[in-house]
Amino acid sequence: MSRVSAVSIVEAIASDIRARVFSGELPALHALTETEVASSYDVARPTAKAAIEKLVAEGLLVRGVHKTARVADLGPESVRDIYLARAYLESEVLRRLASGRTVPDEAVRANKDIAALKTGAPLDVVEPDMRFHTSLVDALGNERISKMYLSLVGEVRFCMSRVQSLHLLDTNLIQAEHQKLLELIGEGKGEAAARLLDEHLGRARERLVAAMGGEAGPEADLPSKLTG
Amino acid sequence: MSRVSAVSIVEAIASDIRARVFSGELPALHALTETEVASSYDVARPTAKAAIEKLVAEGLLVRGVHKTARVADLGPESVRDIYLARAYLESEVLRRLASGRTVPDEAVRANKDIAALKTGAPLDVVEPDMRFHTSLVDALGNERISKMYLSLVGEVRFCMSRVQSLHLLDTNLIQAEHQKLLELIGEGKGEAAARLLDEHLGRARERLVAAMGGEAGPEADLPSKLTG
DNA sequence: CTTGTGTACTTGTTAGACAATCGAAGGGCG
DNA sequence: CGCCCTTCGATTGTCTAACAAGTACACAAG
Repeated sequence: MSRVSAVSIVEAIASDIRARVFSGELPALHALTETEVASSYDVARPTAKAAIEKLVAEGLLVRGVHKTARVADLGPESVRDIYLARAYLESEVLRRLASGRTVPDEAVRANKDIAALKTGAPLDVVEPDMRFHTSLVDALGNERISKMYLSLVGEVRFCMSRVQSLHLLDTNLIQAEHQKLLELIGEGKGEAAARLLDEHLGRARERLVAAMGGEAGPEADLPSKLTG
Repeated sequence: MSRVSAVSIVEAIASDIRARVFSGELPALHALTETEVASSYDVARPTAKAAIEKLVAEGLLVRGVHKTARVADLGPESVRDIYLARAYLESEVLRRLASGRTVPDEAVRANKDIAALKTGAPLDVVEPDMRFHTSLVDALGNERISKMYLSLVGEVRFCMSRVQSLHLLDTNLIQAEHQKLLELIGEGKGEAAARLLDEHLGRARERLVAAMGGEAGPEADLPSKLTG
């Protein structure tokens, strides 16, 4: 019985389940009954229910009326939806940042961190990569946009955890493209930045889709002018 | 005691409270205790609690730990945040639609509805206006973007209900600008459409801000080239 | 093989209760 | 007289126990 009620028992339980889903301990479609959760955390059923409902609202779990909650199964089409949504949001963010020539310090730092780690573990890229993109969005200073992006990031992490060790992208390329994005923003070239981002995300997207058994689009390939 | 439990009692109660907030029956900062809600709808307290938590998650109500929930007070800065978020989302949507020259039928229909009503009631514009913008976003076909926009629309309706009868915008101008937006999309001129939308939303935004006691930006005025 | 039924499991909702915490009112002290 | 501290009421967080309602699966009958 580990009492971790830092802020709220419900929040603590939801957090733990979230972590277990991300880590892969709870596979897709795994069933989570209220009673089961309640007894495993040694809380009452309504408490477990609240935690489950919180996660359902987040989209991490799915459930119909009177049916037991299951870990969401993000298929290839969901991955594409998520990444396209990212692209829509972020490309507009880049345009707005470029029009003010705002290059966020945090983004520069995050990309330096990516350059620093030349270790072979591809999973280490995820954290600074996310930080890079998140800091760009946050630099807009719009509360609601940041919140929207946060929910997307959660889902991105989620499906990334499913293709952890696949090594779909080259770290050097990621870092180089990020660098180029920052330069374009500084030069006020919003349109070019938006286009580069589309390629950047499109490539990750279609490779991820392919890795999950979907049919990859043409964006999976490297554009010739960037190969050098 | 009208049993309207179409899908769920919790959902029905949340719906009703939502409507009452929108209608202005529940003013900003109005307190909603769990017991009060429970007894007024003749349900148990946990049920009322669930409904309140749902609305808190939506952002319609706010509450801290161990404090009673209150109707959210969307001040001028929130209104600006909401409208800017709309502009960010929608301008990107217009670009993408224009690149495929996709003019959604539903948007055309909604704008015809605006043209049809020449009645003096300015509140009648709200519904088709919302439908116009929503149908554009939905035409993208991205589930998550549509969901994000939906939450914004909810908040927009909310703050519009606070300035109901102010008659901030001319119906003819709204209709004309919508028409122009559709034309630009059909011609593939995404950049121009995005710019016009910025003006369109920026004007509504700053006038709404001013009406709520904030300091209006320069976007509140009509650009000269559109006055004719 | 399909259909119908029944039982077990799970969720939706309720009731009542207790502890923890917040806000405000009231008393003591400078 | 004003300010700080204590106390108390109100409200929320959580629990236990229970019943109703719906789903899913197995099993039997046609």
